Amino acid sequence: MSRSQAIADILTRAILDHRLVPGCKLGERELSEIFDVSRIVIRQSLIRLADDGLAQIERNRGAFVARPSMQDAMEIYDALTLVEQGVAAQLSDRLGPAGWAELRQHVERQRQAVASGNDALADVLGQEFHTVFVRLSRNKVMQEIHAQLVRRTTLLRSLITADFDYCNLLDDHARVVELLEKGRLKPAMELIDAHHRSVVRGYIMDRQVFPELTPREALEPYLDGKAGEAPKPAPRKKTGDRGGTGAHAHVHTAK
Amino acid sequence: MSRSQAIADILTRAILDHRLVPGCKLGERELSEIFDVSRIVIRQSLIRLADDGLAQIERNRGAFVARPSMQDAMEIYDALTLVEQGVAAQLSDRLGPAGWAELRQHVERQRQAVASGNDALADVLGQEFHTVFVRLSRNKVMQEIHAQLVRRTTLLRSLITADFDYCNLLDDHARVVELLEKGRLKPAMELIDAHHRSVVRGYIMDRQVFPELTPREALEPYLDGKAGEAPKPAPRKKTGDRGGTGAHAHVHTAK
DNA sequence: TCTTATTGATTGATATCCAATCCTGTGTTT
DNA sequence: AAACACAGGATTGGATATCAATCAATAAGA
Repeated sequence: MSRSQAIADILTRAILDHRLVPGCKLGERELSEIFDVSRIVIRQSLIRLADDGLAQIERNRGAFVARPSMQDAMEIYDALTLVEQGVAAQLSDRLGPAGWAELRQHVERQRQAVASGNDALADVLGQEFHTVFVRLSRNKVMQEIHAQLVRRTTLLRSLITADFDYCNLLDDHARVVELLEKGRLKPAMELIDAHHRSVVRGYIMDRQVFPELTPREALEPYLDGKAGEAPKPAPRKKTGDRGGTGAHAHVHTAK
Repeated sequence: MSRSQAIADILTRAILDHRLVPGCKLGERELSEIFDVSRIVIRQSLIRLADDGLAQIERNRGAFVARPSMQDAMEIYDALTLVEQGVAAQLSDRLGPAGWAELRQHVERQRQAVASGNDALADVLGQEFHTVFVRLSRNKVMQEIHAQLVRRTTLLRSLITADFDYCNLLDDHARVVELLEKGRLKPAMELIDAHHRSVVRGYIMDRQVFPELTPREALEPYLDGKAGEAPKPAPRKKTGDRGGTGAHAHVHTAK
C-alpha cells in the first residue's frame, strides 16, 4: 500500500479515536516530521482525508480536522438512516437462512459480552453489528458508503458534550433482526429511524472543542511499526466516558 | 481552487464524456505535459479520481480509468436505487408544495423539449431530474453520495454495447412525481427500481473497450482556459449514438 | 522455440527551492 | 488609548531535479 494511504489510515484512526479533535490543525511540516516522510506524502494523505469528509483543506491555510456543523450532523444521520433502512428492505427480501443466523449469532455474542460485564467488547460488537448488517447486502459499493457515514458519525461524537451512558442497544439490534426476519419491514425501519433520531437529538454542539493532545502526542501510539494491537482509546478529562467509539452512543434525553 | 482539483475535474468530465474510456492509461508524465504541471499535481488529481471510483491506481503500475465489472455495475445500480428510493420516501413525507411544483415544472420543461425536438436539451433535463430530485431532500451529504453514484453509472455507459435508443423516460419521471405527490410511495419506489433494473439488465460488458483517442486528443478540448462552453460530447464510430451522457439510457430489451 | 537476463520506462518518494498568501506583531496616526 | 497600516515571518502550493524499486518488453542464450 502506498505510504500516503497508510498515513491517511493512521490519521483516520486517530480522529475516530478522538485523539485528534475537530478543528485541530494538521500542519504539513509537523506531520512530515512525525511520520518521517516528505511534505508531499502528507499532502496526499490529507487529500484522502478531505475526500472522506474527515478533514477540511483551506487554501493557503492548511488542513484541519473537520468541524461538522449541527446541520451536517443531522444530514449525516439522515443519510445513515436512509442507507440502513434501504439495506433492511433488501435483506428482508433477499437474505437467506445463513444470513439471519449470522445476525442472530452476532446479537447473541454481544448479549454474552454484556452479561459477562465485558463492556469494551460489547461496545465493539455493537459497532460491528451495523457493519455486518450492511455486509450481508453483499454490495461493496453500499458497504463503502455506509462505512464512510459511520466514520463521520464517529467524528461527530468528538463534538458532543459527553454526558451520556453507553447502552449498546442490544435490544434494538435484536428487535430489528427479529422484525425483519418475520417480514415486518415497516416497524423495523421505523425502529432504525427512531434510534438514529434519538441519538442526534441529544447532540449539543455549541461548545468549542479544545485539543488536549498535540498531534505529536495524539499520533505517537500509532507509530513505530505494527504497534496497532492496543489502539489506545481517547483520553477524556471530564466525564466517565470510557472513550469508546461505539456507534451506539445513546443519549439519555428523557429524565 | 487547487490546481489538482481543477485537473481532477477536467479528467472527470473527460471520463464522463466517454473521451477517456475504461482501461485507458493515465500516465503521470503524459498528463503532466498535457496540463503543463508537475507530476506531483497529477498524482494528487489521480488520488482524487481514485477516491471517487473513476480511476484505479495499481502500485508501481500507474493509474487507469476504472474498468468496473458486471458485478460492480449491478452493485452501483442497486445502491443508486436504494438512495433514490430512500429520497422518494423522505420527499413523500416532507416535501412542501413548492418542491412538488419544481418537480412538475422540471418534467414539463423536459416535455416541451421533447415536443420541440430538442433532443439534446431533453437529454440534459432528463439527467438533471434525478439531481433535482435528490436536491429537494435538502441533504448535501446525500446529494454528494448520489452524485458520485451517478458519475459511476455514467462511466459504466462507456462499457456497454451502445445499441439502444435514448428515451428520456419522461413518462417515468412524471409518474414518479405523480405517485409520490399522491402519497402512493410504494408504487413509486417500485417504478424507480424497475427502471434501474431494466437499464442494468440490458448491459453487455463482455466486449473490450478500445480507446479511440489518446489522452492528449481526449483532453485537448478542455484545455486552454475557459473554453468549457462547448463541452464536446464523446465521439463514437459505430452506432447512431448522439454522444449524450444521459442518465436515462434506456435499453430496449423487449421487442 | 522456450527460458532467462538485461534494459528501459514508470512510479513512489525525497530534498531543495520559490512564489503567493495568511497571520501577527509592531509602529504610527488620530 | 484606540484604530489603522505595514512589514516580517510562517505556511501552503507548487516546480524541479534526483534516486531507488518495480514492472514490462525486448534481446540473448540453451
